[in-house]
Amino acid sequence: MGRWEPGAGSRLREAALNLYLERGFDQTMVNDIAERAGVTARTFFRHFADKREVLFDAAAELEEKSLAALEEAPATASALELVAAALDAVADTIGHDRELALMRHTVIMANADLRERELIKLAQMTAALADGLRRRGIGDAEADLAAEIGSAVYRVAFRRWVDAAGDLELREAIDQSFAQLRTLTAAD
Amino acid sequence: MGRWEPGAGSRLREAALNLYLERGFDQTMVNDIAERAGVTARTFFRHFADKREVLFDAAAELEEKSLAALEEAPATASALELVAAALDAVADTIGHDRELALMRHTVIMANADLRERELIKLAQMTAALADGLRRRGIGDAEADLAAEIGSAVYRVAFRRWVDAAGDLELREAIDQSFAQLRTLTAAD
DNA sequence: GCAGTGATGTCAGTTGATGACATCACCGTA
DNA sequence: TACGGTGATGTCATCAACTGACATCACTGC
Repeated sequence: MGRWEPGAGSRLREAALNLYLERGFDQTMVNDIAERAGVTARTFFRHFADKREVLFDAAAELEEKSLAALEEAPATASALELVAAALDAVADTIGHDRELALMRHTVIMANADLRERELIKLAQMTAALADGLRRRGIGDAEADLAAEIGSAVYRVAFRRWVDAAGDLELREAIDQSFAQLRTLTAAD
Repeated sequence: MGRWEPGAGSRLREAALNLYLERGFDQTMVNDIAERAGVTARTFFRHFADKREVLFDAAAELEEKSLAALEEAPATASALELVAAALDAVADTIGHDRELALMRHTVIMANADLRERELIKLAQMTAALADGLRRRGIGDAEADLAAEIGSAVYRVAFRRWVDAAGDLELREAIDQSFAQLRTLTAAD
């Protein structure tokens, strides 16, 4: 596994995030990112499929962990309890670094192309979650609906978490959103 | 308003859809589309912001009509009734040409970039719907939730409509999805 | 040492997208 | 009729994202 300086992928990720923050996504050339990371543009595209993916390739790990949490949940868990377990796994993975999440979120919200990529990643996560629920024996339609609900809960919770001054944990925000969901559905 | 042959935008739209169907989105060059429409590539980009947008610019009209339906709904309508009215307006606009919808859907599902664009268009519609609900006096949180529910219902209904052999109207599919939603939420 | 392997560099090329400017068809008006 | 204004289009040049082909370098195991 020979190379010049190890960790090119991490350096590219960090350089990209910082440059996107400093001057904006459109104003950042792939050449700039590569230069700051000490590699060439060609190498950037060997690590990331495109200029956007550098912000999103961590999603694979997230999906992996949330699906693992699904498998480990007790056999008696209901569909929504399974979803909650998956979301807790997500919170454990990214919840410890609000600063990073905030930077990433700021960059993504500032650019339409990045928002597109964010949406499709979330949609992929939702589909994977629904599949995981089916593997746990949840019925087809119920799995789809529960996964969509989980996606909505996560969206709301994440937004509250990054908007909060820092006195709210991501996991707490998820719990709160779930509670609000129960209130709303009970009220109708 | 002088020009060579009128309706360049429509010709480009039709040429693009057909070429995307015939040989795929990636294998279709903007030059090919422009040539088939009898214009130059530069003109394509004057009509459409990018190569994907040619399939999505009708969304603006859709949003307009659904918001108009919101305004016209009776003052006594509940949040979900307002959402249903908006979705019915959508069905009235695109529901008459299942063939076109199917072609468009086939092309979009075959390409990741197009799926991304589809998702952000739907997200924009959802946000606009939530805003419309707020203008109708619906509370903030309730408006967001109702709009998201409407979005989910539409997704499911549309898929059923294009999957059906043709013996199901889009409007009927939407009604069915709403009914199922009520069943599910009542069951819990 | 020395061959093998994998990550990187180099280079050329394609395609999407945009700015600047010229040109053409039409429209109203003197 | 002639003429100037307006808007859509063409032409040209250019940038930047991305890709394929091939060379090269550093490390590994023998």
